[in-house]
Amino acid sequence: MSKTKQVYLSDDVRKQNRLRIISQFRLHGKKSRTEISKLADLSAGTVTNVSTMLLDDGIIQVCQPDITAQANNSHGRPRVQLELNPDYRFVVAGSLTFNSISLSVVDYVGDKIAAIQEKVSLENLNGQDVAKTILTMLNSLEMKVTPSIFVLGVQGLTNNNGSEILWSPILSESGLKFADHLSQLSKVEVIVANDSAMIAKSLSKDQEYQDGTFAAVLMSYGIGLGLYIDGEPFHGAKSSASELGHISFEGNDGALCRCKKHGCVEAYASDYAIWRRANQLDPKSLPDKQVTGEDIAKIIQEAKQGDGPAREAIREAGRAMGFGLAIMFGLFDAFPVVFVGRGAQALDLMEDEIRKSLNEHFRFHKQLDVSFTQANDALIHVENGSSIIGLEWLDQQAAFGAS
Amino acid sequence: MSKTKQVYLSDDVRKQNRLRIISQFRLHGKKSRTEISKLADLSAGTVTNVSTMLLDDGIIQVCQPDITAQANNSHGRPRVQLELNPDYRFVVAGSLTFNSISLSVVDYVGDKIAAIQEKVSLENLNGQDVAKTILTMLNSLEMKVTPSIFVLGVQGLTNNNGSEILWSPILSESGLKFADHLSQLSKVEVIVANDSAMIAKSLSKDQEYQDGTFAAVLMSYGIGLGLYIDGEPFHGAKSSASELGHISFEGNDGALCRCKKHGCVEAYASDYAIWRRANQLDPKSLPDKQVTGEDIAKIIQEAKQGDGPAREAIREAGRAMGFGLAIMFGLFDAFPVVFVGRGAQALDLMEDEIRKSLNEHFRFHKQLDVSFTQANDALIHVENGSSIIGLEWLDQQAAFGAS
DNA sequence: TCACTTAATTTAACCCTTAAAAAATTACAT
DNA sequence: ATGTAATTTTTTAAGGGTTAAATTAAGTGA
Repeated sequence: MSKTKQVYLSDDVRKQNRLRIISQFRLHGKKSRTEISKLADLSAGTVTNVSTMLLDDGIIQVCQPDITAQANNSHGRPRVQLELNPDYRFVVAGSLTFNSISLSVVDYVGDKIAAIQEKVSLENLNGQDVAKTILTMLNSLEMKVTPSIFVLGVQGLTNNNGSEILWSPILSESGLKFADHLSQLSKVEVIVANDSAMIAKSLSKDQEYQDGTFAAVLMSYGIGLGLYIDGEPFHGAKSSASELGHISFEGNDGALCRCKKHGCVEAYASDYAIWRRANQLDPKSLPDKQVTGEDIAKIIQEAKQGDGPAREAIREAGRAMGFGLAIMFGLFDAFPVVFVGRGAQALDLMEDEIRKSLNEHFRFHKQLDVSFTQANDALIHVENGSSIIGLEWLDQQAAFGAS
Repeated sequence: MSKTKQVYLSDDVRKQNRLRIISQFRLHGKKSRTEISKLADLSAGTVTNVSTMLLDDGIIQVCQPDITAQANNSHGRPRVQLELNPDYRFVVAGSLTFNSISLSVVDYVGDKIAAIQEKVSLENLNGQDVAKTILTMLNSLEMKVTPSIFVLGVQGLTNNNGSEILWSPILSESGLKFADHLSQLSKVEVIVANDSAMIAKSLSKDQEYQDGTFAAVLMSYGIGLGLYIDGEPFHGAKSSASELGHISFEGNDGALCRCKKHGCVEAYASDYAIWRRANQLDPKSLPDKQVTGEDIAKIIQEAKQGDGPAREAIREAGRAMGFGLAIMFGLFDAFPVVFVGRGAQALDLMEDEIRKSLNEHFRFHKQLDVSFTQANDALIHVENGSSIIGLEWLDQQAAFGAS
């Protein structure tokens, strides 16, 4: 009936409880056995048994006695704080954009212990080349540690298990398969993931979005969408993709989109679209230029001065975005939206138009009052989300893989 | 971390295995212990123990020896076929439409043992009245059995746990709360569910849709959408609703929709929209008439004769529907679609337009070749889906509720 | 030093599963 | 008719996991 194998062996129970306990350490950091017992709703005895195994396996370690903790509870046998062992395993979390590769090495508690970033133009490289470039970058860090998993955020469609990229605007046809090559060369698990999905994953750990239902909208070279519904990342039936950007906003005589159709939301709200309109270029042709954060910042400056092409470009972007959100909210219900990326810098200038357009197009006339916020550092969020995925994978291995 | 309580008690293991075994009986009907042991991947001993308990609890029963089964395997101790006890519990599955209430009493194996249908105009009744009407109808059947749960399919938005209707086009404001009244009057659990979601649930058991990803599109008094993604019913963050019907197909100067906006998909593809256009009425006003299946059939007849308003009405419906599907597929990936309801009778006349419009508006120019099929008897599917929900609820109770 | 407090470990009891042995029930050959 | 083989179901014994309770460990404070 259900696809996941049911738990019924006592062996499986033990594995579940290992994961349960590891998850508590991941969630709360340093904790004593007693605290874990309460948090995980397991008896003290079980926690003792499992932690002994986890200590033996090197998954957790005993903390150095902490002054503050000791002073806290005066009477009785003092608690022994345990924590995840940072050196247990390592994740390489990365982000591939159209002109750069960025990699971070993250230890088992989630601390970044090394990072490197390089300008690379991906679109002309094949899969083998991309894989080699990544490994060369990693070697140049001269680290003593061996990573156990790569997680790489990329713009484009990925399949649900993270094994391959189905389509990407920043990779050549032959470059799509770099994950295969990378895992062959490195002998290590490789997961590729949609960049917007990684941003959403990263934000999902923020206090602000703890109720677990929100959208991350990435406004840069295209419009990305990462959804969290009820604490779970949403993905399509077969692939990562939820394509907010290619919803048809204007008819076929609208502005030209990268996808070669006309009138998509992206053709109004992406960086190139905003830049195109602000510079009064032909909306029926695609600009050659790679729009940067500075370009957008300049447009925002101009728009703040008063009406003019720059202001109108941002208004138009807001209208398109509001339309896209209205349709999305119709299918998923309404929820908070976090805007990320270059274009998101213009959120305050855009917000009125977005809301107006959203309310105009949302079903049932019901006035919507969803929260819009803005997050900075899209790239950091992509890497952060990737490292979270990697750590989750390691936790699973730690819980189920061992004896 | 996860919201559902994890399994870790040995007690829970037994409950899980009870459900496992009950589910096999539900799925396959009569089965011997040996067969169940293989199907459920549990040892013969466990199956013996659990079945003994289930027999004691009256959840399953021993079948009358079956000739065919006996002749089957000649040697050895003959298998004893077991089956769900039809009289264990009963479900009332129903459907509420704008002008009728239809109820079926279903036994624990899923057989319909009684049914009643009445013309009732719901829109003027309050919650108490609706509840009373339902109970009166049920009483008039003079059955000896007491139902354990009501599951009722209704057009409109329901919340995810089935406890209330948030919005409905067929109920008055005060009528929305009839589920509360019904459960208070009957002292029995009441679940309200979206009609299209019930249709999808019903279809999900069909062989044809066993891979578990498809959409059911209900074309009648409005456009309903029921989604199955990966074998699981999809629902929004807070409510049932996935509103395919209120996606903006034409701009604000498009045809008038029941939701009072202009240009929605529903304003072109619902029964009243098709009828309005076929009769060359003003697209900016709503027709008073309640369109029936016969009305639609007549339009289809006319359309088959050749070009004219009827033919054009159906074309327009197809275009709007294709547009809606394109947007939905962008957010969810593409998958098979089953059309149900009055309007679905016109599927063969509409299909070309749907596909053309779909391919025109779907992202990435990729040519889509999803399957479109048509299912009849929307109402039967609603009731069937509801009874499935009810039986699933009973199975849970049978597995977890008992000692 | 000794009582008191709290944490962690150990123990004993219990539940569940499985594999293997035993019992039950039938077919078939002699 | 009777014994043997075949097959299903039940019973039994072993093993692993959990929990509550008892015990041990390790401090505080008078």
